[in-house]
Amino acid sequence: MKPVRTRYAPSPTGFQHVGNIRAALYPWLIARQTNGVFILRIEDTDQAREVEGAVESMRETLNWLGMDWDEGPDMPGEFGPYIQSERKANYAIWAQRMADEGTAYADVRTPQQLQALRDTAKAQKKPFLAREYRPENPPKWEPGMPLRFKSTPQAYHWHDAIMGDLSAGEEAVDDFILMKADGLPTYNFAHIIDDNDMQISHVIRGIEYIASMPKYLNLYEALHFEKPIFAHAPHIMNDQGNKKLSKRDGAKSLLSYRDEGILPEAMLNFLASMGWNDGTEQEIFSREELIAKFSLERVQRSGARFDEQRLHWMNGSWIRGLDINSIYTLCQGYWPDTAKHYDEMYKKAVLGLVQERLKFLAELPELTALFFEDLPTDLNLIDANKQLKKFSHAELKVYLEHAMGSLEQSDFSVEDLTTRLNALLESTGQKPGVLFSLIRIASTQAPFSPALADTLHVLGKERSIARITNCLESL
RNA sequence: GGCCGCAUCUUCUAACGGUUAGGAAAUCGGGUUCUCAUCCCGGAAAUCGGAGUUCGAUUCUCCGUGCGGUCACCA
Repeated sequence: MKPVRTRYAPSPTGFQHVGNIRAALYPWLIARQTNGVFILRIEDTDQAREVEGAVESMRETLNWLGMDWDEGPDMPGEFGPYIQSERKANYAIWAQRMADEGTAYADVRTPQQLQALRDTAKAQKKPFLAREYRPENPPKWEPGMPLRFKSTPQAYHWHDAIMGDLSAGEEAVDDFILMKADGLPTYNFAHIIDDNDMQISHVIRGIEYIASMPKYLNLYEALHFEKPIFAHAPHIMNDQGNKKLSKRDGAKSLLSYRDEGILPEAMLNFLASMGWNDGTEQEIFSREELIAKFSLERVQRSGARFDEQRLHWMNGSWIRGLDINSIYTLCQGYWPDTAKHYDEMYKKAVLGLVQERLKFLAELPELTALFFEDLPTDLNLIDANKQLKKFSHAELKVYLEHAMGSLEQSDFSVEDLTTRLNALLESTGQKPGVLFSLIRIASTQAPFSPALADTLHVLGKERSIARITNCLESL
C-alpha cells in the first residue's frame, strides 16, 4: 500500500468559505487518520483572478481550525516548490515531451476562431468536440504557444471513493488546452503533473471536477502516470438549496464565523457532519473522534444545504462543554465596553451564569450588559409583564418594599438569598411568577436574565439594593 | 440542449430486501418555585411518481419527473 499523501490545492482568489474548506477537511482527515502527509499547494496559474492576501487569509483559516499541513509553501518538503507559478520548468518539460511524442499539438487559433467553431456546432445542434476540429497543419510547438492535448477517445468505467462506480462514454473525452499563451499551464494539466510529482495518493476535491474525469483519465494514460484514488465530494448548497455555496452567492468567509465567536471545534464538527455520519446517532464529534471515525465511503452522495441555525446549536453545545477558564480566555475581546473596569473573578462569575445561554461569543454584550452597567429604569418591563400588569404600581411597591426589608438583612450568598426569597413567598402569599418577576425586573431592568438568586449574588448587595431602591422611587 | 450525477420529515441524516421508517436542528405543547437559556417529557412532520423483480421494495432494475454539476488559453 502506497503511503497516504493528500493535498488541498486552492487558488488564491479570495477568502475561504464553508464550501472551500470542506474540500480541505476531507483530505486532512484522511491524512491524519492514516499517519499520512497533508500537503498545501497553491494553484496560482490564473494570474488574472489572483487576489492580494488570499494565501495569507487561507493560511489563517486553516490555522484557526487546527488543520495543519506537513508540506506547503512555508513547509519545505522534498517535492517542492508548492506554488505552481514556481514550478513552470516542470510543466515545460512535460509539455515539450508531449509535443515531441505527438500526444499534444500547438493550437494557435484565436479565441474568436474557436468560439466561431463552437457557435457553428451549436447552431447545428451538435455537441462541440475540439478533437473533431484539429488544425490540419499545426506549427511545431514552442514555449509561448498554446498547447492542446491530443486525446484518444474511449469509454471509461472508474471507481470514486465517495460516488461509487462511475462511467462515461467516449464523447466525454476531448482535446483540451494544456499550456496557455502566457506560458503557464492550465489547471487541467498542472494538477496532474503536480499530483504525480508529489506522489499524491488520494485526489479529494469537489464534485465539479467529476465531469472532467474522463479527460483526466485519458491524460493520465497519455502521460503513463499511475492513477491515484479519486474522491469527489458533493457541494454544500446555499440555504435555499438551489446552488452550490459560492462567494458570488453571498457565502460568508470562514473567518467571519470565527469573529462572531464560532469555536473551531464546532465549525469542524459542523463541516464534517454535513454529508457525513458514522452510522450511529452521535452528533457531536471532537477533532480526534473525527480523525478516528471519518471515512470517504460514508460521505453522502447528495449535496447538503448550509443551515446556520444548526451551526449555532452545535456551537452552543460546544460552549456549554467548556470549563470556565477556557471560556474566559475565548471571550477576551467579546465583552461589552463597560466590562473593562471589572476584574477577572467578577467576569468569570458572570460567564458562569450566561455560559449555557451563549450560542456564539458575539452575543456576550447583549447577554451580560446588565452586570456591568445600571440600565435605565423601564417601567414598561413591568407593565408589559403578564403576571405583573394585573397589579397597580402602588401594590407592587408594597411588595417590593417588603422584599427590600428582607434583602437588606442578607449577606447575599446564594444560599441565604434563596432562603429569603422562599420566605418572602410565604410572607406575601404571592406566587413566584409575581414576586420574583418583580424583583428580577427591579434589579436588572432587563427583559431576561439568569436565575434570580444567582443574578443578585453576582451583582452584589450594594448594587442590587441601589437598583431596587431606584425602581421603588419610580413606582 | 449534450454528457455525468443525485433523490427519506422544513433542514442535516439513520435504516444486511422484512422496523409502529430511527435520531438531531427548527417548530408546537408540558415540566424544572419568575423571564431567557439549559435539561427532561410529549406532539406534529418524510421514503418524488409509475411500472417491474420478489412471499415481501426506502433499499434492486427500467421509465418518467425534479434538482445539481459540467460543457474556457477559470479553477
